[in-house]
Amino acid sequence: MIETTFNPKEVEPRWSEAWEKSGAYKPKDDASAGAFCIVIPPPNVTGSLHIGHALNNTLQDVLCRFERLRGKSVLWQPGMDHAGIATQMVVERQLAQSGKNEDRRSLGREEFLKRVWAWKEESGGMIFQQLRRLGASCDWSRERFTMDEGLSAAVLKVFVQLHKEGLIYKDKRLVNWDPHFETAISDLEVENKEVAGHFWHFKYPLENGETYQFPIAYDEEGNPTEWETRDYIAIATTRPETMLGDGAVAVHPSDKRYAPIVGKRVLLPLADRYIPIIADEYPDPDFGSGAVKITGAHDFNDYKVARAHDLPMYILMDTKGRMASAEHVPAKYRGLDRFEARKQVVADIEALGLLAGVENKKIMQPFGDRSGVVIEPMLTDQWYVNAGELAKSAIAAVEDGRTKFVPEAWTKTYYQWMRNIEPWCVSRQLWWGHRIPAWYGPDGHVFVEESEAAAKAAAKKHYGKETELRQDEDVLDTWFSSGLWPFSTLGWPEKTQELARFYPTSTLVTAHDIIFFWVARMMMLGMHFMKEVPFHEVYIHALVRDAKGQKMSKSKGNTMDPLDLIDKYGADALRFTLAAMAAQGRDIKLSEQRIEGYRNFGTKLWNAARFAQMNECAVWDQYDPRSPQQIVNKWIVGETAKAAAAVTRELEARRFNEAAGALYKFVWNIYCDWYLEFIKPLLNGDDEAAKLETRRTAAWVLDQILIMLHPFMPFITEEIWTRMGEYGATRARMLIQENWPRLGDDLIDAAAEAEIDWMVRLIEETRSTRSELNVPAGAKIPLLLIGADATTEARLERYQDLIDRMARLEYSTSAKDAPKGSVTFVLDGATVALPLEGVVDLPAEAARLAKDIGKLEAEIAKMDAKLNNAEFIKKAPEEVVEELRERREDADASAAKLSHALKQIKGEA
RNA sequence: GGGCGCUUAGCUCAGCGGUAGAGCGCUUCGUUUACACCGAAGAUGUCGGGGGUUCGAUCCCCUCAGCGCCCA
Repeated sequence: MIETTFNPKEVEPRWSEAWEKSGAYKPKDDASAGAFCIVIPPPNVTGSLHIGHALNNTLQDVLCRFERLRGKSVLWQPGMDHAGIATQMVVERQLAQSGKNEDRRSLGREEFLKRVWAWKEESGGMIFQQLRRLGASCDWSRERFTMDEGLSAAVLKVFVQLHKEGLIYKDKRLVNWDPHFETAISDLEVENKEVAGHFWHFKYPLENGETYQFPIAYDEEGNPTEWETRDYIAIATTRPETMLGDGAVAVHPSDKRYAPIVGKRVLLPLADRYIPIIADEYPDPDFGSGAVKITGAHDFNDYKVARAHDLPMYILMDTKGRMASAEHVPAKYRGLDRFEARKQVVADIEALGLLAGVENKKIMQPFGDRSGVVIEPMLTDQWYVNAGELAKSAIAAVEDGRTKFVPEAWTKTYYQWMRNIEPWCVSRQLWWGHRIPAWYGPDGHVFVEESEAAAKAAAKKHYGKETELRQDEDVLDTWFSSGLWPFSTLGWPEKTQELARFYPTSTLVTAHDIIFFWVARMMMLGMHFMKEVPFHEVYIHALVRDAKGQKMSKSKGNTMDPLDLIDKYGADALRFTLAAMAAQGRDIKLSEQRIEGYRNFGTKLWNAARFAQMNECAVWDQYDPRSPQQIVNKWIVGETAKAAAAVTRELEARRFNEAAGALYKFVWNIYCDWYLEFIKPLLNGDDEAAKLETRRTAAWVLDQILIMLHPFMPFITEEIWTRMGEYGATRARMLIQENWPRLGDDLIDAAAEAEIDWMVRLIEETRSTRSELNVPAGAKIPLLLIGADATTEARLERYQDLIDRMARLEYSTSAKDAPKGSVTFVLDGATVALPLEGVVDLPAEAARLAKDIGKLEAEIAKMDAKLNNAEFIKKAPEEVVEELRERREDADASAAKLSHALKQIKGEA
């Protein structure tokens, strides 16, 4: 016998193991079955499960289990990426803490990489055990890692081919440089934050002591009225140390103040160089002095200006962000950290009398999202992918609908990014990652080949003899390999069966913050190498925030650990909560109360199953949902069909919250609240045929519930499925392998629906009336049905036991008149009287009637206003008008009956 | 500065051109043999403000206010 509460701790691990062992997670080997494939967004090898993963993987699992139940051959492809910087950071930190005085450089590249692999084997990928606890039905036997041999081969092939096609090239451009990790990083890995800073105003003296008239006062029309003579141009900067690398001072071409000196030169103080004053659209005349120093090698905006005007660019710093030992850096600054150099430059400028002032100012400053240090824009040699070219087909694929975003609004974000895409810097100055397959000859000539041997062969051909080659030290951006994920994990460049069967994949499930990082890259590389989209659909889900709407973060201490939540409420409750809250287009504010509520829902279902089992509602493998004779059974079969249609429709449309909501309502508010109550008299009655039919129907409906709920709550449903199978027909298979309900509309019996609906309303109205009149809950009272038609009278007779029981009646019957002192309400044109003489609180009843009449009258007035509007009658659709007329008539009739009752009471009082 | 989104019950959120909904919370009652992680009944809303389109707007359009995110 099933116990009163479900114990997830005992049940969950058991099923996790059983499902995986049974092979249920593997795609089924049936060529006729449709294919459904999701590639997991690869978690970082250093990562552990956070609530965002829990949501992301719950939704993927819901889809996978749903499609599996629908008979498709489902592959949910798991794997991890190698997370270049993050992983290198973890291992370097470990070295630092080991106390052995070792670091990356002292170990050397080869030894260091050995340590990274050792770390990966030992501690990497713990997230997969955590995903198993969530119930994720990935085909774990196919786990992939971006640094695996196969995936690395794919990376090599892609790099070499793109290079041969001219789509990968080396270039000297400005990159985001992380001085802590000493590598280039992507602009997507840069976080811009507002911090307190300063705005320093410097004077750059004009060459040869030249002067000009600078306006200092204006009239109301903005014409200058006063001037002063200046022998300098004032610039303002938030980064004084970069002035050593200035190539020019720029002013706006329309800026009249500076027009006399455009084309002249100023002395760059401290550096003792002369630089030109140029005109460019970039400076904002209304901002600061309107004159901007241009440091092409250390600022992205300046870089564009410097390129356009062909200005020299001076690299001021080394890889650690210290002032470089370079000719253009005055000796006294060399080797100083950039922030030290800043202080020194300001002090020196002040000493020269050229400091015009300092303002406190909020400034936007770029930080490395991993290192936390201030990012330095630096001019360096890097490898680039011509993303603009690759983006073309990736954009087209979304434009013509080969890949759809759900919700559709995200296509805008995708387009905006893709249409303004910059060359993609793919080289990183790290050790952990795919080493760039480029070899250099002594003269710097580069050979890009898939192997050193091939490079040597190419070199021999080029130089005419064997030549020593040196491989590029750098590795590739992690996203370069993740960009190949949808096909590299399926075996590409080999022509595998999986690739043929599952590419293009069906759906990608991810959060919007990853559209740029990952989705865009997969689209570009997928289109280029496979000539087909990587996925037909991209489902973008919300970000999970805390109950107050704050982003969860460790530093804020407001994180919710999904594993704690699973321990406390069970994986099913967490999954159901996340799915139920995953409405499209809004972030999720998660609170524990909500999870608790859905845990209770699981318990409710559990107890319904317990009730079914106690009443011998055994499953029968021959059950035909068209067979029931009992109206309540016909009714619940129809309700099941409606629920199945709704759940299927909502899941197909990816409205997870609607699907979850439909199930919740069906289970709790229909099956439990009404159906199980309705069948109690039948189960306790003497009609053996009816009893058998009811038991089988109750069991069958429960089965349909379990199947449909399984994608959301796999553990509890599988457990109930098994327990219910302990009696009656043997289960042919585990629930995970069952067949999704296919129930036609013909199962909906309109007559049964109308009848049960009437009964429900009768019971509800009766209960409500009792409650409002303070009839004690335990008191049994009679019910008289007056003025009803034959059909309705027959209904009362048919369900008398049930109605008496559920409305707590002494008896119920049809009658001609209401006895004196009856309380009445109106139901479908008939009057229902509760004779309560002596019991009833007359003033309370009068108040109740008056309140109901008031409500009806207000409604009638509103409806009349519409019906009296000729325009409405003329222009509104006929059925709307007709429906309104009917509603008005009903309301009117009800109001008349209630008014009559009220008069009686008043007359008697 | 550019772009996107949000504002509906005390809280968290669905929804929708034609009777305003859910969960939680709250109030009252209740141990009727599945379930107190329960049952029954109930209260609560000028659907952010203003304007427009429409026979009809919470929904569509414009505008203002407040909030959030992304990009510069």
